[in-house]
Amino acid sequence: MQKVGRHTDLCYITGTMPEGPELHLASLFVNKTCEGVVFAGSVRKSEVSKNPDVAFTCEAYRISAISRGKEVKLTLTPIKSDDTKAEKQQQPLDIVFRFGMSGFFRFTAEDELPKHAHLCFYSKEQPRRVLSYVDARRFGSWQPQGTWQPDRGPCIMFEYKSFRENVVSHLSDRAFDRPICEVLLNQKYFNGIGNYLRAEILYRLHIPPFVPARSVLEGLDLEDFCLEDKKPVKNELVNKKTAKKFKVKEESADLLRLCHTVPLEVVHLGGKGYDPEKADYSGFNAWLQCYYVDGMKSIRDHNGRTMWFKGDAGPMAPKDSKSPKAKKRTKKDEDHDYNKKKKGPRRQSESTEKKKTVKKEARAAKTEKDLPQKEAIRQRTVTQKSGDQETTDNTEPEEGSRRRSSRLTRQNVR
DNA sequence: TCTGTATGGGGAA
DNA sequence: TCCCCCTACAGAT
Repeated sequence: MQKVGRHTDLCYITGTMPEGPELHLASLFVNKTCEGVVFAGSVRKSEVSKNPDVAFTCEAYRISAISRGKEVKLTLTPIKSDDTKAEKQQQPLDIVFRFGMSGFFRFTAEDELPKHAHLCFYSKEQPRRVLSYVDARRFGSWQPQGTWQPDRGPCIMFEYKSFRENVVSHLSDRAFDRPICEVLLNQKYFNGIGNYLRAEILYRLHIPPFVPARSVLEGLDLEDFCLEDKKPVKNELVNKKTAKKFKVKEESADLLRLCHTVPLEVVHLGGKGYDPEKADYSGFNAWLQCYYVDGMKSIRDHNGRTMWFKGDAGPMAPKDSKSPKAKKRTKKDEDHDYNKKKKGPRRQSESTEKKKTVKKEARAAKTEKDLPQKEAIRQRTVTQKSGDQETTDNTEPEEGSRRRSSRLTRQNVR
């Protein structure tokens, strides 16, 4: 049985775990649900979102999607009509999305617009349906007339050959001075790998997370002959000397290949859990072997992100990292304590602190002001035609989240 | 009610 | 290297 509060169960609430596979599943979701749907009118952004407006209005258009690493591109394609003069015909528009920690797409009836929907595309028919970009934490972003971010490397899943070449031919880059687990999150070389994937990949290969990246990657072939030939995986792909020095087991397969195949496993698990309406993450939870799994160790890496692993941490592990449960305290944690205990001057500049206080007070005031209106707001969020995102976004958790919460509890009891 | 935590990444110093 | 952008949960107090 799973522990209550196991992190991966949170995706039951928040939607997805947006790493490469989920971004790809998102593109499949859009293509599947929007197939044959005609959209119309303008694209609406929530008031609370700081992302750019999408200046696109069209009598009739279609939506399709494609993914690359941790990005998804939506293409809005106008349907040509004879009535419209050529010069007035709206041009196709690409919008590139990054999902941050909590982004995903949903396709719902207009009156069931999800909380935290920040960008909405409306269907032409009545009653209207809406493709919405939902993002509770708002760390995600989109760019109209967007292109794939130039600094991001090739996709680990769908541009395997160039992904591999990009890594192998740049091993002298100082980026590879770092521990392998930290390099795996560098999207310049590993576009699509995120925190759960790095744990799963290194675990499969018995590679201690904090060994120097270069020592693990040195000696890997530019081309993955094994994969091309579909021959059994050979064992010589991790340099023997390196393996001995850092206790990397020699039967380790090729790390770069696993950066390709492990994410594809998740894609092939299917999008069952993709739509929160039919959320079922049991398959994904069962698939995880290391990330947030009981009995595994975890420490914070140098960026304060939790690394899950088994066995040795490796020589570059942060020095004061402790036992599995006593996770390494990051600078962030210390700052937090410092601010909590001291009443004197903080490390943050006064203006920053003041800004935060002002913001906090403003929030508090707003919440207070909203209290008598809560019921009205709730009603509005259900019946309102246009999504009043600012209102819904700042509303305290109500029935919806309580219901989700109780479902979560039930799930945990299973 | 408070604290710690979460799948990512931009940008200032 | 560090702070920051956010919401919403579980568990501790």
